[in-house]
Amino acid sequence: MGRFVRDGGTEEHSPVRPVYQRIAADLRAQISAGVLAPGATLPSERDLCERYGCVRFTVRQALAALEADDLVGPVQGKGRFVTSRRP
Amino acid sequence: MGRFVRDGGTEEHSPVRPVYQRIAADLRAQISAGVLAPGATLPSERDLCERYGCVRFTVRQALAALEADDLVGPVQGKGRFVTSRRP
Amino acid sequence: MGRFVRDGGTEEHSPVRPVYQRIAADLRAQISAGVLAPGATLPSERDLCERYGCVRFTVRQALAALEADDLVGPVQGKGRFVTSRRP
Amino acid sequence: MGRFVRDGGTEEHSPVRPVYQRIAADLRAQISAGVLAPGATLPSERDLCERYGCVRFTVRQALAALEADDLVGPVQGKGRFVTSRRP
DNA sequence: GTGGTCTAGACCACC
DNA sequence: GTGGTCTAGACCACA
Repeated sequence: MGRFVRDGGTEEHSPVRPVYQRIAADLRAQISAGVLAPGATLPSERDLCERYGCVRFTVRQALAALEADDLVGPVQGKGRFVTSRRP
Repeated sequence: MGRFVRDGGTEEHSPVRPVYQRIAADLRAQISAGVLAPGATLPSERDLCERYGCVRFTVRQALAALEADDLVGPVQGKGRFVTSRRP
Repeated sequence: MGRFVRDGGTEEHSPVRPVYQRIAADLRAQISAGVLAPGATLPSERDLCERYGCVRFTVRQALAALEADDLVGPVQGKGRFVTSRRP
Repeated sequence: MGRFVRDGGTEEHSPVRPVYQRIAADLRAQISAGVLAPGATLPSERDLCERYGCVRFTVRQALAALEADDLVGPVQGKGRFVTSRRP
């Protein structure tokens, strides 16, 4: 048991894209696909932590990337929302 | 001092055997002896640098040797651990 | 001794601007003033930690703000540099 | 104890005395008794939530009371500590 | 409950 | 040495 792999895959030596980029890409895809429609609330940071099996810091790195692209926006005390207008 | 062999009593590091091998051997011994038991956390790279009076690159050479033998394994953000299973 | 203030000032209840914003403003000022000229190397993240008495994460938040404004840029394994061209 | 008051044997929380006061009194007692010695770390807000079966807001009300009396003090990112000096 | 700030470390990739 | 990624928490402001 208990080896020291990170993502438990079967591949030998992947390029190891950072976890936060993988999360960002995943969310980006959901937004593109309309699973997360404009105006929709994203799962909370803590939910995303559980879903992706990482800590809040890593999730926030992913969300920061989406915010930089203006795909989502935060609202203090309420959550994050998919941006309505598309540039 | 120094006759033919130079494993020297008190000098800090022999000029022949690479420092990283000496560090690796030292850690290997501690694992064999159970000082570092399976599952135990190794000292951090920086701790080992201080302890052995060398730079990180050298320490990492030593650790790479132990990893190649699957004696220890790294976990991102947490540290290095003595491998549980024995091959 | 040892009370629980954060910035050791004498004020009663300041608005408490986040530490990273204070650091960012400080560096921004040095760049504007030419103390840090275009092409210059910034102090390392770890140096800035000591200088401002905080951890790396906080320093990186400040640096991220400057990078967002394209005032500085990172180079893997070398350091951060003040951007040459001014927009 | 309990003469006029009804601190009730087994029920979870009295309907009269606010929960936050009960928590504050409990922590105050632990500090007086030295269970929580000067300089000691208090349990985290979330731990106290679990321990007392209430939400964070309530725990924070209790902690605010202790802070007002300068019995404990918060340190960003580290926790709350029992104040060293006694007024 | 939410997101925002912060501590105190770790290992990783690269020079 | 540098910056890059990550862990595992904490308290803070706001609703």
